[in-house]
Amino acid sequence: MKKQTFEYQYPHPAVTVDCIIFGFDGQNLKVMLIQRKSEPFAKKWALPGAFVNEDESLENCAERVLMKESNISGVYLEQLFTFGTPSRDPRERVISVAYMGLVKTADFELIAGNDELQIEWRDINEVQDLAFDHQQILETAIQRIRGKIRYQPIGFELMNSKFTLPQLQQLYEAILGQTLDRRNFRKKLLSMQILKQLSEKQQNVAHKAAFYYEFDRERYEVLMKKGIYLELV
Amino acid sequence: MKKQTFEYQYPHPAVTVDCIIFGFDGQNLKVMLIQRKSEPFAKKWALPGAFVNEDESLENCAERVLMKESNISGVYLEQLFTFGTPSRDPRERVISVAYMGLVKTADFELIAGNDELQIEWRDINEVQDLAFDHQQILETAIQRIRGKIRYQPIGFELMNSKFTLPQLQQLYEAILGQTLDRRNFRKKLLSMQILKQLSEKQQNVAHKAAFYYEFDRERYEVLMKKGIYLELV
DNA sequence: TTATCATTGTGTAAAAAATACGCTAAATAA
DNA sequence: TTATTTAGCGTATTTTTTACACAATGATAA
Repeated sequence: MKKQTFEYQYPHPAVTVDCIIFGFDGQNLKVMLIQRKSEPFAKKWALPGAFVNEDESLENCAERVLMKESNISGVYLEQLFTFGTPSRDPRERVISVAYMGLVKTADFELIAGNDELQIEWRDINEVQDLAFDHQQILETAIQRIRGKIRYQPIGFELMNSKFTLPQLQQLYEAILGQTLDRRNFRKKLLSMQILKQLSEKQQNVAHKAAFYYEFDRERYEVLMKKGIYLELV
Repeated sequence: MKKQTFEYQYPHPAVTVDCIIFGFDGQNLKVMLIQRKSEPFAKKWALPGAFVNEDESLENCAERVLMKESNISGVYLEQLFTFGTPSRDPRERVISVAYMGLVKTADFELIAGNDELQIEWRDINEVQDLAFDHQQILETAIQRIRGKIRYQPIGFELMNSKFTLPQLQQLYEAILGQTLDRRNFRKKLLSMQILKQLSEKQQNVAHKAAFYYEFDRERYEVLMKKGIYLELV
């Protein structure tokens, strides 16, 4: 089989997209990790990623990475940062554009890809010793999500479409790593007017049942168009 | 002369660093633009940039771009965003990592590089019709600096080391595109405790002379270490 | 020499937002 | 029936933001 090669007049780096996919299981904030099958860093845990195809946008590449690991599609994705230290990959010069995604763990089944031994959700506080500079990429992502959740309604991407206020608060506390006052959290979020209360309540809980809410995306769009700056927490 | 080429097993995109260098002249916020000599987009205005060298970090590449345009070095630089739409460059697939820089226009003399017809500072409100997707990159940078100046002391990078409070306010108004209340601006900034008042005053102004101030970087570092969150405006 | 003009610098009252915290209600388990 | 647990509401206090008026200064014009 003939090996095709690609020639350029100047050196070109390889470019990958690595994905930091955060998931929430109702209790803790998780991140999707894969265990590498091949060298370099065989058997080490790493962020899922892929080389960028020639005719594929960076965002499309991130979506392709997600499709590879699960049937995940149509999720919230944003570009995080580009990591380009010359020595970050021992094989050749590889520049990595990192994307951050937010999903509900319950919605998806993880399936290890061809080049992966395992795939799993890991608590963000229990991650260590990742391949390449992925530990640093993860730190950057955690900082970003902590900063962002305060003033953009990205938290809802991590919840089921119906959720109670205490559940939402649990998410905020897991991400921020601090406790919040229950009454003030409720007051502030409701004052934003971006939540719709449903008539439905929790069932089979050994205490007073909480009402379910939905994120009111339309209302949010209206506020954004008016240039209203939200501060959620 | 033999033409050296570089071969890879898979297609590799070219990677550039483009720089959005903001400068302040005491009145308005400016951006550094070059006029292209060669195709594509010959004679069009564009952001200064360069292809990333094989053993050069992205940040180093941004510094090299600046050295090419002036004797500018040691300035504030931060990564902005990576633009990777497959068709953004008509020659080949080019992924551009954009860096944003902040400088004092008065400190530097701009010198057009070999491949440039002209170089100049242009008022950010008067920029149009840039080459490639540089108009979009510029918009992204303006959004970023507007968001950032409110809670990080990056404005001082654009001022002389000694400045008056009204001068600083002029900068904030130029960046934010809105007027601010003089008395509240002063009150808030002084309450941060990151400015040192000097005994020196303005000279030869046809009105009451304002005191000069300096940014107190040490004090700022102390606040940051304590995890104190500043909101400057 | 004095008045004028432009702009700096200070204070305070009112409104709005953030914070702290006590009490009642509801649902299951014992 | 009672105990336990968590949801939900209200209110008082503190802090921050906003709006606004007047005195001070220094070059310049009269």
